[in-house]
Amino acid sequence: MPELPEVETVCRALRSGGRDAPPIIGWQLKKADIFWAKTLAEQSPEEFSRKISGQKVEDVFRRGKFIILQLIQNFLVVHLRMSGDLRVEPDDKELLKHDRLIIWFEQGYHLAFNDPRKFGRIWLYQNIDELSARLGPEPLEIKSSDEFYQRLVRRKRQLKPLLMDQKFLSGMGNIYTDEALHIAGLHPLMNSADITPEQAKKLLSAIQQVLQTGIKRNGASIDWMYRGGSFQNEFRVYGRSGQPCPICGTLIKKITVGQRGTHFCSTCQPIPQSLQLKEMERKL
DNA sequence: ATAAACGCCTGACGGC
DNA sequence: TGCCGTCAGGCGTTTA
Repeated sequence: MPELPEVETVCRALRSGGRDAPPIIGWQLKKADIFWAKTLAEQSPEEFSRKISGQKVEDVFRRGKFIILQLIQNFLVVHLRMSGDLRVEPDDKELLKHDRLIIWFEQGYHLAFNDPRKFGRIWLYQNIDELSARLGPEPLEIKSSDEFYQRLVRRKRQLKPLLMDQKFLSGMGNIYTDEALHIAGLHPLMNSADITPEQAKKLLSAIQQVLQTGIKRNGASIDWMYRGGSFQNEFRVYGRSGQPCPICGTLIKKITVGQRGTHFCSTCQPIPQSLQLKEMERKL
């Protein structure tokens, strides 16, 4: 599920209960069973299980797309990548096909990390600042659009890959970036150095708007990756190529940008002057 | 400094 | 029905 609103939804369920499960705060970890060793980024299964056993969950929070379980001694950090999910279930419930790692609690429940594509990773951190240092700011915590403008202009990158760069901004993925660029009326290939202060302001507020709506809808559920969210019903461009733009009716286009499928409206998000020449060269 | 290509994986889908 | 290519919410590494 793996963008900020989906990760936030998982975190809230772990912290406060939800998705038919009780909160895990205060629970004591017994041991871990690992069925796909590469899920652990650094430890061996034995070392991991030994290091977590006997600890308690003090808090659960999110940083970018990372889920962080604060234990007594260290931080258990989870990244869902493309297909990961976390479930809290009573021990009498059977495990599922793609469960890669299970953490057993003394309370008669377990936390299951399910991940069909095996891209997800789990770490143990001593100091969570090490993780934070490698990430850009939280998009929902940026107050100054002028500062955001300055950071955009200082780079000379295509807008979409820049917004998805976790060192530039943490939490944006393919869906929410396409949606935000449509709301802001900006072309995904626009060079970040060419943005105006007005456009930067619009972009920041579009980013915050899609993320907030996404969180309110408990994220998006797509195809077979159903996880209970409903934001997919409000997509304006993502996955809608060939369908009319909800604003102007122009048919949504799909192109590839930075190896990712990119959906946009050529009327609401016109190609910048500076890119028109390159476009013509491509067609010749 | 930026950007493309590729690797990591399984499953769904469309075409034949 | 089966086989095959293509695509998918992410990101790290290597290469240009």
